This record gives sequence, structure tokens and C-alpha cells, in this order.
Amino acid sequence: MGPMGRTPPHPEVSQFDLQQVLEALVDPVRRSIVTQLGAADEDLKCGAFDISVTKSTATHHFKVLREAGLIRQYYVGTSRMNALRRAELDEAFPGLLDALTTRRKQ
Amino acid sequence: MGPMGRTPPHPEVSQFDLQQVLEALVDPVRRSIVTQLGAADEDLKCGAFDISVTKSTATHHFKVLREAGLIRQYYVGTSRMNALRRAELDEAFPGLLDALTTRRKQ
DNA sequence: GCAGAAGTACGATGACTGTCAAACTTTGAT
DNA sequence: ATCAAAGTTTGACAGTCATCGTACTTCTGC
Repeated sequence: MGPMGRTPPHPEVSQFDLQQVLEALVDPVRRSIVTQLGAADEDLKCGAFDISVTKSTATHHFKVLREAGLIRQYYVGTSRMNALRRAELDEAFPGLLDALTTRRKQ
Repeated sequence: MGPMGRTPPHPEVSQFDLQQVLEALVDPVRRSIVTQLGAADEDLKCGAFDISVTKSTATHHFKVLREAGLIRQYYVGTSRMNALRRAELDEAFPGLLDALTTRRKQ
């Protein structure tokens, strides 16, 4: 169990910060990640997302999402799995996730 | 009726863009403006807001908010009044404004 | 062991943007 | 007419950040 096996740090719900969450979600790539994760209804590995950036950039985006509390990350083999922290987000910011990931007309 | 009397351009609801709205609301000063406007329950002139930036910076923020469709601006004398476009925002992005302006625990 | 797969870490870079000061414009009051 | 009040406009500047390439690490399978 090397350093890569260690679970990266995740904030608790009580530490969620609206400013940080908004800064995470204002980026189109990151919002797309969250949307895809919400639609999938299952955990996804980093490589499973349809995003148009290089791997190193993707790593950066996942880190921002994790540190804001939007996703939970854990390893399975060489793959890093991503889980949407939906319940905790709804607790901290009721309605926010729905408002941002709901597909609306047009 | 000089050029200052002309109403500045406002987007229609059908033109509202989530990306633009989020970019407007991610700034703490602008989000504070929207929050204050929502709490006031009446239109406010630019100078009536409690913000810690110079007038020229404030002008910039109000412009960003107006172009995103968050506020409607009109002149009364030398004062520029600001109205929150709450109903139209709720129509375009249901729940978003509430999620961002509701005071939550902590 | 070795090669490949899956990410991560580390600069470097370019674009964007929030901020201000200074000069200007319009309006209302004296 | 003049003056002050309220914003606007126009650069300039500094800090932030999304992006990439390259090198590196960890794990799995052969």
C-alpha cells in the first residue's frame, strides 16, 4: 500500500464553503464532470469522462472538485474512482446541485 | 434626454445563459449585491449597497450583473436604480437564486 | 522482472479579470 | 450659471487560473 493507495483528503460537510463550491462549478469542464457523474448514477473512473482536456489538466479539475467537497475519490487498482457527494451537498446547499445539473429547456 | 438617460441593454429570459450567470455570481462582491437586493425587497441605487470597492469597480460589477440578466437597471435622476430580476431568473434557472441567496446554518 | 495502463507532480505560459485612479458626463439644486 | 452628487469610461496593473508537455509513480498482467 504505497502513497498512491492512500485516500486523498476530503473536507467534511461542516467545512463546505459556498464560495469554494461555486469556484469549482463555474468551470465548464468541472461542471460537465459533475453533470456526467450525476447522470451516471454510479461511480466513474477519471478516464471514463467525456472531457476535452489532457490527463494532467483533468487531474487538476478532479482535485478542485474533491477539495470543494463535490466528489469523493478512492482507488481501485490503478483507477481512481469518483463519487458524487450528492446527499452531503444537498445538506449543505439545498437545491444548488439540482439547479445546476438539471437540464432545462433550450 | 441625453445618452445617460437611455436604458442600457438587457438580455431577454430566452437569452439567459447559465455559464454567464455563474460567472457573474462567483464573484463575492457581485453575489453580495444580489443578496442585498433580494433582502431589500425594493429597488436600490448603486450607492445604496454596502460594498468595499471604488465606484468605478462597482460600475463594472453592476454591468456584469446586468448583462447576465440578474438585475434590471434604470435611471431616476442622477441615480441608477437596480432591480433583481427574480421571477425571470426563477423561470430560466429554477431554484438557483434561492440556493445562492438563502442564509444557511453556520 | 517488464511493459503498459492510469494518474500525478511540476513548471511554464497565456489569457482573463478584479481593482484602482483620473478624467469625464449628466442631472438636480442653489 | 454654477456646483456638487452619482456614475461612467478608459487605460493600467497585478494576481489568478486553465492548459499543456514532460517526467514520474503506482499497480496489474504476462
